[in-house]
Amino acid sequence: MLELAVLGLLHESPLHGYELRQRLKATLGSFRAFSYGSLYPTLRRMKESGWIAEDEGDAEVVAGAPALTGKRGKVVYKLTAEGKERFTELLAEAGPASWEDEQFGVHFAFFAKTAPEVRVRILEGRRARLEERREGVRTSLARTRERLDSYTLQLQEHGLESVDREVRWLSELIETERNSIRSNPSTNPL
Amino acid sequence: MLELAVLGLLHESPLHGYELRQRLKATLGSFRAFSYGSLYPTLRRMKESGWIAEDEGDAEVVAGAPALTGKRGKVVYKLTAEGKERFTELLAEAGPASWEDEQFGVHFAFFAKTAPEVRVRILEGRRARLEERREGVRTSLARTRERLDSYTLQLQEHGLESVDREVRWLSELIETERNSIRSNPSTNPL
DNA sequence: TTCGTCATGTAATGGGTTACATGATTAC
DNA sequence: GTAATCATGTAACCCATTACATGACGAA
Repeated sequence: MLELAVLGLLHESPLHGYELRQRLKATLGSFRAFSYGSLYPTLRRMKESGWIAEDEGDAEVVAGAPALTGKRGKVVYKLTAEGKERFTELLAEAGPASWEDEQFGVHFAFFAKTAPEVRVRILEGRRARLEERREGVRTSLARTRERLDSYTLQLQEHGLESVDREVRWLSELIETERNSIRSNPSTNPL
Repeated sequence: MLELAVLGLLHESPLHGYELRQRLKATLGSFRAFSYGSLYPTLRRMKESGWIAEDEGDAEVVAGAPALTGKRGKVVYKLTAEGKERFTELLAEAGPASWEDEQFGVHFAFFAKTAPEVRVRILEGRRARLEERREGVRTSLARTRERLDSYTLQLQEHGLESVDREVRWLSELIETERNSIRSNPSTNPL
């Protein structure tokens, strides 16, 4: 999850950890936030896996002295070739995991770099998942409505409306994607 | 989290694990789901803590034979006196944790058993939290709008609208609560 | 010179999930 | 008699969080 997000952001430009986290917030908005406590270890693991590498090719090394003093400066990371491959690979696999709450936002955030058919599959999968959930809540609500207190009821109904809203949003997006694929395959409609 | 939910459900009536999970789904709706893998260990811990106990007083023991065969039947749990206290205690503490995404739904689900002032505090805390988040996204969006691709933008805006919707919902609830406290303290407006 | 924020990192912990294993009960 | 679903539980793991520790750098 964090991994995909990091790959996606570094795909655009090299960044250091701190900056990466700001971008993460800016990109995922209200969907997800990550702490440094998970970011840095992830960065280390990804480096060990060979997907990212320290980027030495930036203007940080100006004076000769700092290098000798062994001071700890910014650590700028960039994608490696394997990292790029891994990113494409992760983007392509539109499995059930991609339409769960936590993953969907991250996948969607990188739709501009995702193949049109994959986009549609993920959107449809997500919609189906939500409709399923909605039906579950609806029927359970129908069975137990009178037994629930008004607060619980409020909660259910607000939840139901939220799901409805997202389903409508997804439907619009799917429509747009479909039209775009028909008229002009492999481009972004938005 | 799960603990509070379990206490809340058992506060109404004794239940066994499996049933508890169904109720959990019915009560929390689309907000949260728990697996048996977390429910049963939680039940064990809660029993060890003395908040719940096995309820022997139900109609399960009809024939004499089953007891001898040592068969594993339903394990019905009920709240102990300490459990009731613990529940009240948890409901009363309206700390910052109560207005985070994961906790809020659970707290809200038991609002009918929560003191009116606590209800208002939690609703206001939640609203403030969301407004804060909304402002964060809004300003970051204002700064970076042109640098974002259209999908990321869509995601941000949909997120923003969702937050807006919840804020409005909360405002209505707060209004209702306030009127109710003024006119008829310590009752439920809904 | 001290405060804020930029910047990197670790250790302990938390709170869950998935997959698995097992068996009773009900409906067909 | 067999399939579904009710029912309980464990073990391995995952993915993050909080709290903490450290230090550079710029602005007041």
